[in-house]
Amino acid sequence: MTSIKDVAKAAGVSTATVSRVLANNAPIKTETRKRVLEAVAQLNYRPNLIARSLRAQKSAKIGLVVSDIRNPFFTAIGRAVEDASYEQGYSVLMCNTDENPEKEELYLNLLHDENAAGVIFSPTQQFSLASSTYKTKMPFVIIDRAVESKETDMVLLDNISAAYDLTVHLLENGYRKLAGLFGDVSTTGQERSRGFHKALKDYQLNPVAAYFVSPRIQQGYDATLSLLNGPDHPDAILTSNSLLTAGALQALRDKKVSIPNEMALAGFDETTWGELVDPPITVMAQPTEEIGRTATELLFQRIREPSRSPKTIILNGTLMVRGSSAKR
Amino acid sequence: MTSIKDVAKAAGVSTATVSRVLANNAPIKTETRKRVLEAVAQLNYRPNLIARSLRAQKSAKIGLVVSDIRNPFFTAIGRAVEDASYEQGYSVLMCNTDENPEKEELYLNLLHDENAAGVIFSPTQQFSLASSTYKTKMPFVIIDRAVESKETDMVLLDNISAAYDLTVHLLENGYRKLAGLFGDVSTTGQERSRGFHKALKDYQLNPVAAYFVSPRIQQGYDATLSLLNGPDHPDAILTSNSLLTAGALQALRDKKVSIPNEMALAGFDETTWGELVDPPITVMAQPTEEIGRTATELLFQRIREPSRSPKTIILNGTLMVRGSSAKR
DNA sequence: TTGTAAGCGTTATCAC
DNA sequence: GTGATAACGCTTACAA
Repeated sequence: MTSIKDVAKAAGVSTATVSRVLANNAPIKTETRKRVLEAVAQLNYRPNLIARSLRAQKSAKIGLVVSDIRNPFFTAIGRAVEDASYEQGYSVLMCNTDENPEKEELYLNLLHDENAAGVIFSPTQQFSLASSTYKTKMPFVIIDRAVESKETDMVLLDNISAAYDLTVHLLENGYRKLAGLFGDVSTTGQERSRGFHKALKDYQLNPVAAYFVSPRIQQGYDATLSLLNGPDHPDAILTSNSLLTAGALQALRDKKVSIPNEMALAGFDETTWGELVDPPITVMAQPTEEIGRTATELLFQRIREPSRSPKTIILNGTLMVRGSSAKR
Repeated sequence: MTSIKDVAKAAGVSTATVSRVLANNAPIKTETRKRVLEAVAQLNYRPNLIARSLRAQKSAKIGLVVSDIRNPFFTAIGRAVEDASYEQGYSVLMCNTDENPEKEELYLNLLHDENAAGVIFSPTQQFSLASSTYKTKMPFVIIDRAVESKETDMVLLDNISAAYDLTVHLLENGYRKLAGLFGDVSTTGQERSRGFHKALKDYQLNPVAAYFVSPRIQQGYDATLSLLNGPDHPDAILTSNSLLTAGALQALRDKKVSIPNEMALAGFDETTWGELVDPPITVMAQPTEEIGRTATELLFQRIREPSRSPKTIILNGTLMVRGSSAKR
């Protein structure tokens, strides 16, 4: 591997001079610069980033810590984070926690040990800012799931309003017996449930059911089946993420429940397929691209200025009204 | 930051001893080991991986270089790669090339400069093994898209057979006027087109059309519209990835073309929504989990034994017959 | 069984 | 303007 020493030798200068030419941060005689650059080109020299990181005590890497990149919501965010990082010359380490606090801890430690410049982080419910890892002062930006602290940057959705609006939409369209399926592993599910209940209360109604389940397709399916078999049959189901929506839809299809006639369906998160199914699904779309990009920008701000006061950015969802919740 | 020196001082030993205790690769007096481990625990010491990488001239990171992690095929592979890497104590750098050779080059260089242990790589068509980056001898495993070389490990689908089988399925079910939509950016699309044509030839038929388009939803949509508007109306469309399938489906829905009565639809890649749409879509499912895991294992093999002779592993697709290609 | 010290490839400091 | 050199934190000959 060709190192800065080889370049220095080839150009007949010291390594310091090569470094300065490349960093372009000191006056260099034009003639010298030329010789150095020629040697660099000649030898196809590329600085070793590991050595640079060791010396500088920081690296151009950020961690993306989420539960599962296969959740389309996180896929989209991940891509946006990667794009924004790429533009800044940073690269992204992908870390899936599976909602497992041990994996989470392990990854945060890893990122710390790798001298990561920062972390974009959707924490498990068990995560606590008081944990030892956090004390290391790696820059964090929390996304999707609020944590109790005003000491850290966050990019969140206004979950209560979003769920409220989605619920009101169902109510305005004539549905009265609403059931909600919420993720049980994050604050997000709880907040959306709050919005759901608030809307029902404003309409002086009670929910038929509000289930907290593991936010996966299978659980959406199972929960929907149990709603269908239960005594109090809802006329609309609201789900708090796209995996639950997919499960619910599958169950309704299997049980030949007609949508929206017998049962409306509306959920969080836009997907490729939301418009492709019949009827297309009404969703509260989250601005995933914006979340990812904003979080990354916030992170870079903090990396540059560690002491700037923390910001929480609250973004709004967009209601995409489609056939699955048509007026009855 | 607490370093090995601090631990050494606290334990009253040299840094070498601390290193040995932690690496567990040399005889250490029990008493000494105990003192060292206590100091480690006391100080909450964690070895700096950057320094370790610099010293060892390699890192526990691998690159995942694909066109776009949002393609569900790559999302699934990415997750499998991450899982397999995690088990080996490696972490994964996510690199999206957008089929752009410049981004690809840049990322390969970055991985090189980061001393990445290896790369799992779905190359653009322009990529050439002769390129300078490859000469650096970073371990590669090529996935999804064959390259001309028997010098590198690959994990591929038997695209020709898979496309052949999918086409035969349509033919066996009574469809005769077949159109194919294939990705134009990779060898994959070409191979699938070959299988498509081969099957038609075996049935002594000609395709109605075979389009090569950018493998994205919009292009699937546009191509399908032009098929519908064209003179020779197909009775079945075969697509070479799930984005094209989604676009085609959207177009058929918009034009109120009944599936499968007026037009069958079948494509590559399983998705969340394949079963949710009505009718559900017949697909040639790729074993994404297995591709990702196999590629990662192959990569680790090569990292351990750089000189072992290259392997190409060809996996088979699984035909999932569903309503969109029902017998006519 | 343990310590000393060299060296991985950079860059910043201090001389000149 | 440029060159020596120390230092970043770790591991591994080589010595003892």
